[in-house]
Amino acid sequence: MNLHSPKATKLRERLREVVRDEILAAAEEEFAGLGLHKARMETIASRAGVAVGTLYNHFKDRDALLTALLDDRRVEMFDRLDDAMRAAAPEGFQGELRAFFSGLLDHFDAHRPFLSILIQNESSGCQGTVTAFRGAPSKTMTEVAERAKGLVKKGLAEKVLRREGSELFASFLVGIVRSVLVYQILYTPERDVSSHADAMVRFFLNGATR
Amino acid sequence: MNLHSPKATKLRERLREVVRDEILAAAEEEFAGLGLHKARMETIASRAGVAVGTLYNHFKDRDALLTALLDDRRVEMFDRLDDAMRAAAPEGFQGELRAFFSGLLDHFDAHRPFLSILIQNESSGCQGTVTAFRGAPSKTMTEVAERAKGLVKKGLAEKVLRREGSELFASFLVGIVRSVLVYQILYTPERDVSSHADAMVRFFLNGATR
Amino acid sequence: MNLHSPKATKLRERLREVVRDEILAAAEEEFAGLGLHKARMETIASRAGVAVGTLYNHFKDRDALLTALLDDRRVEMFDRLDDAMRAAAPEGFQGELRAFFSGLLDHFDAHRPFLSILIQNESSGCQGTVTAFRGAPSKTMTEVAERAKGLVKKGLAEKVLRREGSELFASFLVGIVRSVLVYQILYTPERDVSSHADAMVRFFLNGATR
Amino acid sequence: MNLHSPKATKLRERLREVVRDEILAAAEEEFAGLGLHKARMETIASRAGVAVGTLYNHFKDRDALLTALLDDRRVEMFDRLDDAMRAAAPEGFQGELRAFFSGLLDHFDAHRPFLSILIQNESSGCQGTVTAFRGAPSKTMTEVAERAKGLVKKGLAEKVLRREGSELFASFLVGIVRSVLVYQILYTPERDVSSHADAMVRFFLNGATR
DNA sequence: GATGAATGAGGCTTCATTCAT
DNA sequence: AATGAATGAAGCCTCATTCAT
Repeated sequence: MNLHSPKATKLRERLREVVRDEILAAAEEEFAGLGLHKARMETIASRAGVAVGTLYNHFKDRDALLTALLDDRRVEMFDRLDDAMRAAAPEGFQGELRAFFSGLLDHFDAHRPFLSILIQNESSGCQGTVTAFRGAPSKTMTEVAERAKGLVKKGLAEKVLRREGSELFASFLVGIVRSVLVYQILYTPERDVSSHADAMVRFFLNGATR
Repeated sequence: MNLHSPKATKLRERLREVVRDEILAAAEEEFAGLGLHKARMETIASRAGVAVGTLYNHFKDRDALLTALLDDRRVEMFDRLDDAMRAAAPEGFQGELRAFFSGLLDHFDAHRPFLSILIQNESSGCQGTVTAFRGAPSKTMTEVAERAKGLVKKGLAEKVLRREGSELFASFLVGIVRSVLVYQILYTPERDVSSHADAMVRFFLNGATR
Repeated sequence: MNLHSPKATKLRERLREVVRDEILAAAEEEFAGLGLHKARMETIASRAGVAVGTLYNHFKDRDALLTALLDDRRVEMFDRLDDAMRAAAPEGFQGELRAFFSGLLDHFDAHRPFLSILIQNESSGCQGTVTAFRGAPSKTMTEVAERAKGLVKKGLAEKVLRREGSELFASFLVGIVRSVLVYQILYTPERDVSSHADAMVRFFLNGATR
Repeated sequence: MNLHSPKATKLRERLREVVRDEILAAAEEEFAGLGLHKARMETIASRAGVAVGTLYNHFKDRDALLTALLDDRRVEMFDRLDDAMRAAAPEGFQGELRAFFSGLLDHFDAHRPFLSILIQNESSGCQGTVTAFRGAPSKTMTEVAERAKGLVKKGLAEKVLRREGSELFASFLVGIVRSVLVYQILYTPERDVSSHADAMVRFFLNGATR
């Protein structure tokens, strides 16, 4: 077989992709299980069934691997979340708000390892050279915050939300989601997270109206 | 001079305490500045103006130092917070709620390094053997959650809060505080944090009433 | 070249073995030269011509390295000693006794560094958690004692040795060997140790007969 | 009271002596219990009920403390041993030999911690800068060897011992004692050690006669 | 003399990264 | 491209010794 044919090239690319995904999955387990700091490259490699060197054939360094993992998962998450919110848009603000809450809760409940990594990474800037708290928040949190801001803007435009004190509403949205996620994980590991969405909608709407 | 006299012993204890406090202060800067992981014992020592060995005369190891720091600051914080809430108790639930919000905001605004450490440590289980996300939340967060639960209980007893969906109210309280703290730190580093307290009270009360 | 082929794997194993042996040899020099305590990992590494980290790729820690060294040399020694004693068995008790003495003397004379380590380790329990004198004697000494017991048993069975006081004979055998070894090393570093074997046989046989 | 009077001076000297003895006793326990290397100055101090600094008021450094301990115990031991041998001298070589064996066995059985230290120190040169095996044997062992040589000389003079092979006899004496001591300690911790003396005398005499 | 906190050189171990095969 | 042994900088911790009180 000609290893330089377009077909063979594609095959190779696909194989490369398979290895990459395997590594990312292994890294997800490891980072979530041991923490951002204690996670070891060698363990990730053996979880993925490859040699350490292979990790470096796919990712520049430890940091690039973590970043790629977070990016990969983040893109997937927002693709779904945005779809859900778009689908709920016709129902108006309240529908979109509910889609926001239940979208996040569902996703994180289904991807706890990712959530675990995210929370560690949230504002610790543990990526690469640690920059402590001042460090930029993770892209995922930033994007969540953006959606929250968008929602609030829409709520204000629709006059569902009051103007006074509204500069904190986006923060409240994020805080509410985060707290329920943590509550859920710590105290009711079994329950379906999305069941809380209605309570959250009610609380936020009451809080931010009138 | 006789160093066996009770007086001399007390003097020694006081000197010891001074060094200990100096170390804790240095550790606070270092952990907050470089992050839980990158913080180095040697740097802490030199920040404190002592030799490395001295750190180990006061704390068993790196981990014990971090734990002592967190414990120390936490105790101080809750002493003040509880005083403030107790003082506000006569004003009823709303007063106590306001004391809760502004107490936390004030303290954390005044002790950003501590907050920084706390947030990194919140659920990363970096204390001792890392236990990742499943790891118990930090004592500080646990105690905050306890106050929140107490408040909700009181609010329910006073019939200021509604019963339906109230199992999430404590989480909401925590989430609201946290989100404002983060908001504050990221976007308005100058402003006096407590100025937000009233907005938070209003939001929560509206959200959790009726 | 394909390093996954069985051939390449074997090659790797062989290379690994070479490095391991080099490290053990370096450790032997170092432990013998500086003593069990003063021996430094870094020096062992540089004697072996590898980096420190490499020591830890082959042995869990300093202690495991020392243990592996002792085990390795011990196995080699007893393989030879047992061969020699087996070969001498047809000559009866006296022949085997002579093989025992000269086997030990020869080996230790040829491997003074090992002997040096052994004597330091004999009952200092320096292996792992130090257990001081009560600590088990080293495996090597235990195995020497076993051979001694076997010999005495055989001598009794052949009625070459008397029964009275025979419970100490095995100890005497060990003591005699040890004392000659020390004597040899301290006072006649040049002389061929095995030349003493006949004197030892005569002394022991006279002592333990009639 | 005049603190400079001869009386007061003597009192002070006596007090000093008491502290010194206490320290030596503590050091004996510690060195025997943890081993020559793991023994710590601070533990010795607290065992002795004094502060670390006090150790250094009495002994130049760790090494001087160990040396003083060994010297102290050694002098005591040889005083007794020499008395016993002198007392047995009239009984001729055999009597003196028995006194040698039982003197050593008795003393070491009564002072196992000292024995423990001695055996570790025997030829490891662990004192001060370690000199490994080539290191001089401990003074105690040297003195034991001297008595052994003296005995052999006397036995030869009395024609109780044969000349042939006699250059090893002194070593044998030492080896026999050592092995019985070890045997005793490892296997029969209860039994009175001196009970073996007769068996040793018989063995040695048979071995070294004719 | 006694005290015990401070000192800091020294040694072990870890683990991200490299590179020859 | 995969492999995995080698590398070595970096950091934690120990403990004999000092010295101000």
